[in-house]
Amino acid sequence: MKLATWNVNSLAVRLPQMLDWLAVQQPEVLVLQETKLTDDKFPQAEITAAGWHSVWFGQKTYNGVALLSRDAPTDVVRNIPGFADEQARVIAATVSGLRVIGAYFPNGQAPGSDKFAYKMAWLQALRSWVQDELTRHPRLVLMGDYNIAPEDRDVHDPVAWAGQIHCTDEERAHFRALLSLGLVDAFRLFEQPPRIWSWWDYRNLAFRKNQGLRIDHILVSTPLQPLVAACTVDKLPRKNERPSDHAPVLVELTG
DNA sequence: ATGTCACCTGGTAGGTGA
Repeated sequence: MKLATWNVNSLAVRLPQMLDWLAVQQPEVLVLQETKLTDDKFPQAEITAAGWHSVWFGQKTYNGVALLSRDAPTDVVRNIPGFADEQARVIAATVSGLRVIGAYFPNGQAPGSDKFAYKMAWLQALRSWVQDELTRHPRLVLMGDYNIAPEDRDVHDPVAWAGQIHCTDEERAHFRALLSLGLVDAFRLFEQPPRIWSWWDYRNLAFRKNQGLRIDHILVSTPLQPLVAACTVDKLPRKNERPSDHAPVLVELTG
């Protein structure tokens, strides 16, 4: 079965291409970030008509997440329990025998900023909660827009990006701390071609020049690791006429 | 190349966030 994550940068704008993409890829689960929709505006009817269940958690203008699935989701959780947050960034559910967490990690803006401090606090809260979730759900997938490039090989120009947002030591330490809970980066389980990114800035012809970052990730718990058959970035939707700045990332699980 | 996009407010441009 296929699981996927995609920062759509406004589901209102991207709904037609998301439905096209669902029809082609037929994932068991798709988590979305930056839906930018209040809950009353979520396009449940269209998604249901296409054949997917959906649960969602949004707000006006910013953030917003959703989880689409072929099978009905249960035990839905919105945001990080115990972490008071006005921003809609997390949706989790049990589906097809997996605990799936979809997350839109804070951007952080710039090291030293208030938004960076919020990102650090959010990451700490996420880590504690995921650690807890793993005790209840050994078969767990944590995927979404992490807004962290884990290593220099995930950055088109590591020199220019050194110490910049997405690439700071603090963010990368948090990423490694998530791995240390018993998660593995599905993308790095395989030999990959160089210069694979999941995000390209809209500016500066970045996509045409393939100047991007790998900041969208799928982490699977160690019991799932033997089932991971592939992990890829699908660049095709980034070539659409009105693309999101992110491409979807997919993982294929056997069994 | 300061090269974009989406959304808001408050209007038909400017600010914010990414």
